[in-house]
Amino acid sequence: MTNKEIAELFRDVAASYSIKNEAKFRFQIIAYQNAADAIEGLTTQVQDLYKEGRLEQIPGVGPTIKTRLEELLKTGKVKHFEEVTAGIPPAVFVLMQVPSFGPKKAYKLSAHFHLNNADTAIDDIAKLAKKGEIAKLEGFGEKSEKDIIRAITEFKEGKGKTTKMLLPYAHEVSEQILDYLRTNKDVVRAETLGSLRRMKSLVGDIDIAVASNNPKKVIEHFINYPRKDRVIEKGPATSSFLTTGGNQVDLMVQPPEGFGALLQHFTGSKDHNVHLREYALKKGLSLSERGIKNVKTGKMQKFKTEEEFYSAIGMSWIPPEMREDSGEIELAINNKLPKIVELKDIKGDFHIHSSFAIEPSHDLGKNSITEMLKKAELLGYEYLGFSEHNPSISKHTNRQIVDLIKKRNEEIDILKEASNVAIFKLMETDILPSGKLALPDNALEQLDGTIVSIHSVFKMDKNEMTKRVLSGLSHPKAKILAHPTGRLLNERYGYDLDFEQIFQFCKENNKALEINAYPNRLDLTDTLVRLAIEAGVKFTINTDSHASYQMDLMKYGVAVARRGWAIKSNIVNCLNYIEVVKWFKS
DNA sequence: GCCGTTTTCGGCCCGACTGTTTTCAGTCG
Repeated sequence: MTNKEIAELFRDVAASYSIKNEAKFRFQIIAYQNAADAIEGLTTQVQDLYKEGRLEQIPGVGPTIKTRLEELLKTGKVKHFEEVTAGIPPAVFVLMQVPSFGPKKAYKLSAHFHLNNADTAIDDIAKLAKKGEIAKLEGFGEKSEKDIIRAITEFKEGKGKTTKMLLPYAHEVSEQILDYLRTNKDVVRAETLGSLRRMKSLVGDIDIAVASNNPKKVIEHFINYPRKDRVIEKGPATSSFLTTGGNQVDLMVQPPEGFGALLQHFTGSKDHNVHLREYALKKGLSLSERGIKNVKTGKMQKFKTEEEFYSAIGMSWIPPEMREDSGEIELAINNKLPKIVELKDIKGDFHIHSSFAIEPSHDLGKNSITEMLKKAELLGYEYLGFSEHNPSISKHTNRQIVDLIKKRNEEIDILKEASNVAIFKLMETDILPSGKLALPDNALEQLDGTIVSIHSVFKMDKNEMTKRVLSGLSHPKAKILAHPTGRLLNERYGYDLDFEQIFQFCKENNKALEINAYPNRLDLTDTLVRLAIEAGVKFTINTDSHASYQMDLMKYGVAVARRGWAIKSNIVNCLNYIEVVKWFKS
């Protein structure tokens, strides 16, 4: 059973509890939802943790859920869960995938219409709604019937939060809306918040906060956005619409003197806010997007800035990328947050594909070495590493391969003279399924070092794949493992690797893991970065640019590093040129 | 059912909006 399947099962259990008796099982519901969230976010399979006897290390898993997990992994089912879900049609859990369908609504409809086939449940409900059968039910009406038809249509089209956006796309959409909002004179400030501000790799919706003394006017302006498909909701302080591209945009408005609390609230994450509010409550303070209320006196204090807001709870300001409730609150209380890396700390980029005709096994870059160097100078870099894919081994003899690399290096040597940016002669070399590198030793000798990576035969057993990667990395010239998980966001999962072994090896042998900044990679992932740092591993943040404009994507890689709590000294390309030269030789 | 810088017992964030309702339930973030 995969983590995702286990998380889904736990959510079904929570839903079943709320259908049967929400009041009675209030805290079990929260407990199972929390455990589901934690399990879904794990970088290790629950199956493996079970084998290693480490189930209790999962946050939100206590003695009871631990025994449930053991039973589940041993026998494939849990007797207690079967009791909890007894009498609830399986259609309920399918319907709940559709936004606006919670446990109550899904159950009412499934039970009343005897929906026995979970596979067709969503279509069945749509048909009943179109026939006007749902409006007849108590608690439903014509409007909610229409809403159901629309919700199902949008769900099938992948609108709303069903399909998540890559970061740069979400940025672009939000910038357009911000520009539009700022044309209104009642908008004092407008900012993007939510997971976009926290720089998560995938963004479900776009959250925007506005400071204004006239919220009504701002919301009127907001819902008249020209690229709007339909308004989802509209109240005095908040509103949402769907863009023509099918993305949900949420707006919240507060007066300027209370904008700090709104920034904090709407940036999230949910877990961060819940923890923060629980902590504040113990001090007699109740937090909300409006400000901080003294529970005893009932007096509300407002905050212009987030810094003042955090300070009033007795802690230092926390960078948005760290707000995931993974220990940042405790550190902020003690004023001990790490000073995480910033874009301006980056002094170069090691993963650059030029258009030099190296006859590679994979794709060539679009811009010349000169053009890439010019861009590096604009970015203020000290150095750049050229790492085209290795010449294809099937189409060349060893001799030809060595000649091609020599030619590229000669070109670099000529261009070096006129460049203010220092150059490293690298290559991105495939690790073959055997674990050997796709370049002969006499070719590798021509290089300052090489990036190694997997580009074929992804489906290997975890142990075999780990052995393959370690074998590739063990060559003395191999210094960086590129896009270590191999995942492509919204496209494919990564290959199976034992990262504990990889981390150990990298630390002992002075190899770096890449944080690939390319938006559909963002690989290593934030959670693995955090674990790797704890294991003492170093990183390089690289753009993997195949064109000069892509070198601007560095900020997304830095965001992953920040989400993984990386500091400057964890990152090789925060070192100066001399130090990097030493590092490649180490 | 989990968890600990008030606690191993007694807590468990806070508020918005919609539709179907005459005061609230359901869903969402």
